[in-house]
Amino acid sequence: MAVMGGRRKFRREGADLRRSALVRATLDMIAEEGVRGATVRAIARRAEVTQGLIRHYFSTKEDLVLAAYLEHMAGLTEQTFATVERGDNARTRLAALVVASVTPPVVDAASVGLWAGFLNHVRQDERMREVHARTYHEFRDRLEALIVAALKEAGRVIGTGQARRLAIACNAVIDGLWLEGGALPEAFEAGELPEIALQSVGAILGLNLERGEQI
Amino acid sequence: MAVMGGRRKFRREGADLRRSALVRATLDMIAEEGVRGATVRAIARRAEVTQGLIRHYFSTKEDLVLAAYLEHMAGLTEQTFATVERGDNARTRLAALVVASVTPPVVDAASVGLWAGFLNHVRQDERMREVHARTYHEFRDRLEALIVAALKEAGRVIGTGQARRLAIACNAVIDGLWLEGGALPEAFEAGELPEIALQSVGAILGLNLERGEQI
DNA sequence: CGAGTAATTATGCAAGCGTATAATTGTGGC
DNA sequence: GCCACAATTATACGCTTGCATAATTACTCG
Repeated sequence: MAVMGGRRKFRREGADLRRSALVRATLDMIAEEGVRGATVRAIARRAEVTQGLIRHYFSTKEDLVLAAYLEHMAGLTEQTFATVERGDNARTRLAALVVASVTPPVVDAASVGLWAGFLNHVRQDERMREVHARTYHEFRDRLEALIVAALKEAGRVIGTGQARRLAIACNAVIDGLWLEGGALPEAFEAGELPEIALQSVGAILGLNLERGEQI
Repeated sequence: MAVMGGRRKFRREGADLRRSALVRATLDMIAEEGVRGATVRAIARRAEVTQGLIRHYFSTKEDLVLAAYLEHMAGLTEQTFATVERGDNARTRLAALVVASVTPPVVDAASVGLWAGFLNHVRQDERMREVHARTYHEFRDRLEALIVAALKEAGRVIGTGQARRLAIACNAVIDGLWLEGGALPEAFEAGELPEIALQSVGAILGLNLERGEQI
C-alpha cells in the first residue's frame, strides 16, 4: 500500500522562465517584507517552488540578489523613459521624463523600499556597486542629452561643464522628489509632485516646461 | 586552586552612559556591516559588553534599533543646522544651510547607508514611521522659514502655498544631492556639490545665493 | 516506448539568530 | 565593613538561516 502524501508534483519550466520567476519573487519579497523577510525559503514559497531549486539556478543567495537588483534597476529606468519617446520636441520630451519620474508607478513605496534595501548590499558587493554606478550614469547621461537638446531648441548653447552641472542638479531634484514621494506619500497632495518637479527643473534650466509657450 | 579564566571583570557605568554607548555601537555596526551585520552579539562585542546586557537596557532588539534611529536622525538635523546660526542675514543663513547639507560630515557614505538601512524598518514599524515623518517635516519647515525670510529680505512676499512648494523643491534638491554624494562619492568632483546646490536652490527661488551681490 | 538526463523535491546539517533566565559581582548607603 | 540591590556575565533554548547532497520525476530524443 502506497504511503500517503507522496512527493509533490511539479512541472519543468524553461530555464529562463524559472530564473525570472525567482527574480520576481525575490523583488516581491523584499518589497513586501523588507530585506529581512526575503529569506531563501520565503522566496521559494512565493515562487511556488522548493528552496533547493534556488540553489540550482543561483549558486548563492548573493547571486540571486544581484540578479534581482539588475532587473529592478533596469525596469526603473525603462519605466521612466517609456513615455519619453512620444513628444514632438525636446522640451516636451524633457517635461514628460520629469513627470514620469515623480508619478506612479515609478514613484512607489515598494520601489523606494527596494532601492533602499539594496543600497547596503551595494556598498559591500563590488559587482552591485558597478551596477549602481552604471544605472545612475546612464540615467543622468540621457537626462543631460535631453537638457542640451531642449536648450538648443530654445536657442541656447552651453558648454559640457555646464551641461554636466545642470544634469546633476535636475537629477537631484527628480531623485529627491522620487524618494520623498515614495517614502512619505501622505506628505504630498495629489498631483503636487509633478507640478513642483516641472517648476523646479524649469527654474534651474531657465525653461518653461509647463503647458504653454516657452519663455 | 582557583579555576582558570574566571568570570570577566566589568565596571558599572551609569545607565545613561551605557544606553548611549549601546546606541552608538548599533549605529557603527549598521554603518560598517550593514543591517545584516548588526546582530545583537556583534553590537555587544563592539560595545565591549556581553549580549545579555543589551536585554537589560532594551527589552527587544527593535527597541534598540528605534533608539538608534532617533539618535541618528536627530544628529543629522543638528549637524546640518549647526553652522546656520552664524550669518548676519537670511540669505547668508540659507546659503550656509544648503552648503552644510551637501558637505561632509553630513554627506557621508556611512550616514546615507544608515538612512537607507533604516528605511525598511520605517515602513514596518509604526513608531519609526512617526519619527521619520517628524524629522522630515521638521527639516522642511525650518527650511521653509528660511526661504520665506530670505525672499522677504529681497523684497518679495509669497503665499503659504507657494512657500510650501518652494520648500519641497529645495528640500528635494538637497536630499537628492545628499543621497548621491553619499552613495556615489566618486561620481562628483571636489567642491562640485555645494556649487551645484547653491546654483540650483538659487535658481528655484530666484535668488543669488553664491558670493556676491543679490540679483 | 523506453532510456537518459536535467529539473525538481526532500532531507539534513552546522552556524547564527533573538530571547530568556539564573548566577555572579561591583558599588553606594548605612 | 558589609549589606542590599542593580548591573553585568554566563549559559542555554528553540528557531531560522543559507547551503549541501541524495533521491525522485518529468520531459526529450532516439
